[in-house]
Amino acid sequence: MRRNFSTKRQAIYDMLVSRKDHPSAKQIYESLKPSYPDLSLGTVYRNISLFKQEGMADSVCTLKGEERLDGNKKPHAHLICTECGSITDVFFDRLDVIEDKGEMEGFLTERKVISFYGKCRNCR
Amino acid sequence: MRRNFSTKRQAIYDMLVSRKDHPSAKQIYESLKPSYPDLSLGTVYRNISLFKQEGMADSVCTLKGEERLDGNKKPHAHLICTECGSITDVFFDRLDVIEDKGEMEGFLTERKVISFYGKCRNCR
DNA sequence: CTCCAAATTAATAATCATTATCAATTTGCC
DNA sequence: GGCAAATTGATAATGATTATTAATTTGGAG
Repeated sequence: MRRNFSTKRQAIYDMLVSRKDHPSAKQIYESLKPSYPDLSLGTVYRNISLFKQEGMADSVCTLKGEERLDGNKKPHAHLICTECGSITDVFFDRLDVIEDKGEMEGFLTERKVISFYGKCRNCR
Repeated sequence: MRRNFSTKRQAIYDMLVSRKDHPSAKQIYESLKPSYPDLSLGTVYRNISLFKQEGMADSVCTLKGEERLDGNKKPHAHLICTECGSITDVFFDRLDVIEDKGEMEGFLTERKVISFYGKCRNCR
């Protein structure tokens, strides 16, 4: 079986896609550490950087100094709790409502971001 | 004449409100340094932090490791160039289209963010 | 299966934005 | 002017991210 990704790279990517809480590099590192005891934090950063470059993952926001990531490429918005740092997906029917505006002023839109910052149910 | 803000604090705030390019702390510091030779970078950070806390300014995004700020409280979106870091305001007529979704799941929305990431006219 | 060059990684140090500290200065008010 | 509280400058500390480099892993060829 041919594998395009190294073991570690695949594990990091899977974590990015399967987790719904939009983890930071450190959170991914800590999740994988038990299964990959020799994993290095630098490897997590390096691969995240690669995924972003390749358009396989996006930055959601930076909370408390940590960049939070998203491996889900299906268009959606986020509810971001500034208290506890939880991030929840919101799927719109009409995300396209704001489509046009990006093309103004000769700007080439590559990614559209809609986020709601506030307090989640537990923190409000 | 009563002044609520110290001289430096006022200058930092004015910079945040008048500049349309959403500067980082360092950029504000460098802009003010000629007029205030004894200004300290720590003071800029300290006051930005205060303004955010008081809801007088918001974080737009983090580009190349630097948080970019906005002192304009009028609802608007941003065109963010990931190449050169330029940020342009976009004013919507119907920013309210996406209003409802934030209140889902018991979430209390305090701030709504719409951003378009891509390449500006010069960089595309 | 073995060998090899290229890709990837672990470990570590270096960077760099941001925050904390604290003594000195400034501020508003009497 | 004088004083207590707020603010600041200078500096050190923190902490996330990036760079470096030698060692390891990878996939393909023989």
